[in-house]
Amino acid sequence: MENEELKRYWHTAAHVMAHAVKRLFPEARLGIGPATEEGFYYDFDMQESFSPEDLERIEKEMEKIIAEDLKLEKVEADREQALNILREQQEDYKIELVEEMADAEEITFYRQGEFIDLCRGPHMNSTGQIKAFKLLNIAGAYWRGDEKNKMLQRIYGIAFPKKKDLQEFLHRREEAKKRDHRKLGKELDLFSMHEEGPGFPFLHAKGVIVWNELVDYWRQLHRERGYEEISTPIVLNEALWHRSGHWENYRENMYFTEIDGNKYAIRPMNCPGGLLIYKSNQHSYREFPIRVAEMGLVHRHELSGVLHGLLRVRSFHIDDAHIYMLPEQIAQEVLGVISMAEEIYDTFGLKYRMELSTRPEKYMGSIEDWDRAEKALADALNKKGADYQINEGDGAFYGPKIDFHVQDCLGRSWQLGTIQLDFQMPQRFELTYVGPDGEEHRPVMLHRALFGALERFLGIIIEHFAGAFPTWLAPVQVCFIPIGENHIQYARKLSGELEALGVRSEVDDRDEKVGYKIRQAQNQKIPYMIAIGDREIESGKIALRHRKEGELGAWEFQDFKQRILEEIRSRKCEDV
RNA sequence: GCUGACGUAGCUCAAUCGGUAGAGCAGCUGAUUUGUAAUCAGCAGGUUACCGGUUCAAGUCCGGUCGUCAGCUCCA
Repeated sequence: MENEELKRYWHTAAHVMAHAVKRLFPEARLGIGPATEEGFYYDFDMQESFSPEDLERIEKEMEKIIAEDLKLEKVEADREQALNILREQQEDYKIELVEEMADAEEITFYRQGEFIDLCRGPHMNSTGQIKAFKLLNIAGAYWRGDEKNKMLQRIYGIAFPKKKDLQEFLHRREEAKKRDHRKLGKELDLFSMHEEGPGFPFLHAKGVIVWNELVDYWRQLHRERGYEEISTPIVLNEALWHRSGHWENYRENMYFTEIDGNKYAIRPMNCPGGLLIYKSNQHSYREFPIRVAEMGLVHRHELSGVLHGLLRVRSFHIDDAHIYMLPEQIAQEVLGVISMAEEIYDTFGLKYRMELSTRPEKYMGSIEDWDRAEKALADALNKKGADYQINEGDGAFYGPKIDFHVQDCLGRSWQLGTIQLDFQMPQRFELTYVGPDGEEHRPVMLHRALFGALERFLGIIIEHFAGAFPTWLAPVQVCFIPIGENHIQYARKLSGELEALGVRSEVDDRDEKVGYKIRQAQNQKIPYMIAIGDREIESGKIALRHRKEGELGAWEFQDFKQRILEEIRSRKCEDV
């Protein structure tokens, strides 16, 4: 079924659900009930809250409505008629919608049996066309998405023309759950969260191995691309944040503290500290572009309800960089950053798309500067010939930005990298450089991140690889499995040889059967397992097993060393 | 922050109407010396998130706090 048709299907399913709810709970008032990217929902306003048992009752009633095979009839109405119908039904939310419609706008209702609903359509012909459906969950949602409004109850559901499709959908959901980085993080001993620090992740030893590999890779890439690396403090005097504009624009997300009676802030962004370094020296146009990177730890007060494993936290490391340059260097530098982002995402086999976000309501500086900055970013994207989407009003308060969005295994989209052009900070901090004319000028500044937040990136790749990291990232790369007691020493010798080459290797010398050790190594997603018994000691070969490819037979140890070293060196990424 | 649900051993879960908190896995000890996804036995493990209340008696009922989960809003 085509996307448009599927949405029509889901929209009709939403009407069937609303119909069922009105039959069971006549006092419920309707909000809106559209199709989404994956399914549908309908919002209801009702005194009591729906329980899971209610969902079952609603599902049963939906079955009835479907069995009745009611025709969906389009009913046109003028404004007065529409309001009359809605007033009679006391559908206050719908009345609000009609009242806001432009005069010229056509008003339509859809009727199925005794149920009639203000709706633009289109719909399926009859309720009987809905074959397989399921109500998934109940959640609160603000009327019109505004937290100042009343919270309604939203019921989510999914529907398909074939039972098989529904089963597949539910199966996919189960599989996605198995990949949840919070679950895998526990099972693989990568990280944990604790009540003592909600939103502040604890990385365990194995998590730190992955982390350090990511950072090593990041450093190498930045060296190659002409960046220098700095490190600046986490706690800085509040005055700095007044000057940067964060106090004014970002205060509600910041943590504050006091030292010797003076006010300090814990940084929510890295840039002001970096600017102080820039200002501690004179600069010449000849140095430009100056590319300065910092893996900077920031803290932000996020609402408690949004915290989510490593994907949404209150303290995280931004793989930040600031580029100081001449206005005419903007396009070239932006293109450089885009190409760097491509290289990184390709390394992990991640798909991404770009978005350009423009001036928000809360902004600093002049409109002319903003127009100039927005044009510069758009020019770079066009020069690249990139496909991109525009998000009006979604920019940072100091400048417009290009964002990189990556899709995870659940189909959720995450903002990772970002490129933000900034004419404001250089002014606020009075940054200068000496031009060819011997005069002082103001540089242009660009903020950018590629991983975005390293914590979030780690969470995403845990799910993306389902915990089976590429060998270069795997906390344990090789596990030796001695068959019996007599083979432990030899296994240790070989393992030591690998460790000497920088390979992370272990020997499972526990008194357990081979099958048990294999199972454990598989569950830990260790890329290579090597069984060592009498045969191997006699022949000098190893019995190799790969977590995905299974048994690889007898290998010369030398050949295996070459294989794994090459795999690590090239940061090979298996299919996921 | 808001709405709703949930919180029992390291993990996954059980405990009927309010009546002595249990099991599997993991851990420890012992036996076993193992050839490609779980060897057997024994032992230990708990202030049932926390605080308060009702009751002869609370994991269970009530109130509060904290946290988690599904969303909303917000965001790297």
